[in-house]
Amino acid sequence: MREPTFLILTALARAPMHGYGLITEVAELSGGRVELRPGTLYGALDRLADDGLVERDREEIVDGRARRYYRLTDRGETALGAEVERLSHTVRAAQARLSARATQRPAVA
Amino acid sequence: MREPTFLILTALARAPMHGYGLITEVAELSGGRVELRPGTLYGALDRLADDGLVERDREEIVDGRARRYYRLTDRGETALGAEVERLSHTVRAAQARLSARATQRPAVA
DNA sequence: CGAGGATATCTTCGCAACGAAGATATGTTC
DNA sequence: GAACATATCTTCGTTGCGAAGATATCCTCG
Repeated sequence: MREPTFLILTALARAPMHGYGLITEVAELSGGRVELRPGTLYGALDRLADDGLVERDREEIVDGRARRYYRLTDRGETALGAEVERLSHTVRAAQARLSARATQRPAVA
Repeated sequence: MREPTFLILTALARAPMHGYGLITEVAELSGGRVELRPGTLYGALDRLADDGLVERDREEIVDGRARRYYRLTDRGETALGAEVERLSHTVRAAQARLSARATQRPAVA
């Protein structure tokens, strides 16, 4: 699972959202570092739906424009949880290596 | 940057290593979750070398077999640090969402 | 001694996710 | 009426990875 997909699931963990809403939400979530393109977004949503991690929710018409909402499934929640677990282990390992390295080879001696 | 690449940089943060050593080291680092294949490993090393994040270190002959060591460059250390920073933000955001969701929709009511 | 497994390198090829780009359409703002 | 924000979706190229295998040496076990 790559970062855009991970962030889409994370965004949907709070509440069902529609595509365009996900673009802005993911941008916020990531501190502006990830700006989803439509190709990435809709490709990921289709894939996640195929995998049963998200589902089509309701559809709304707001100001004459359709909004298609997606929601996280239970399987999606489980998958996201597993990915978080995995990532936090990896991050901790890397942090430990980097601080050990800083001790061994201090930038400022 | 994807997980195999991230783990290769993390492994090299401790000390220079050769390819085969990286395979076992990354497996350990990841708790056995990531088993590098040669195609992944040498492809990543070539790419990282092109990007200046790792460098060829010394070469040793041990028991008649060549060992080509790679080391993390300063740029590589910086890149790894940035990636760790980025990931830890993302992970924290996801953890917050997941626990909020658990409060809203407890699995055990 | 021969087979198999561990150590060690590297290449080829296909796939999946992403990113760039753009098509389409409505509403709002200047 | 031009430009921008909202909202959908498609096409196509790139990239990193994974599967598979080629090559070679050393060690262990029967």
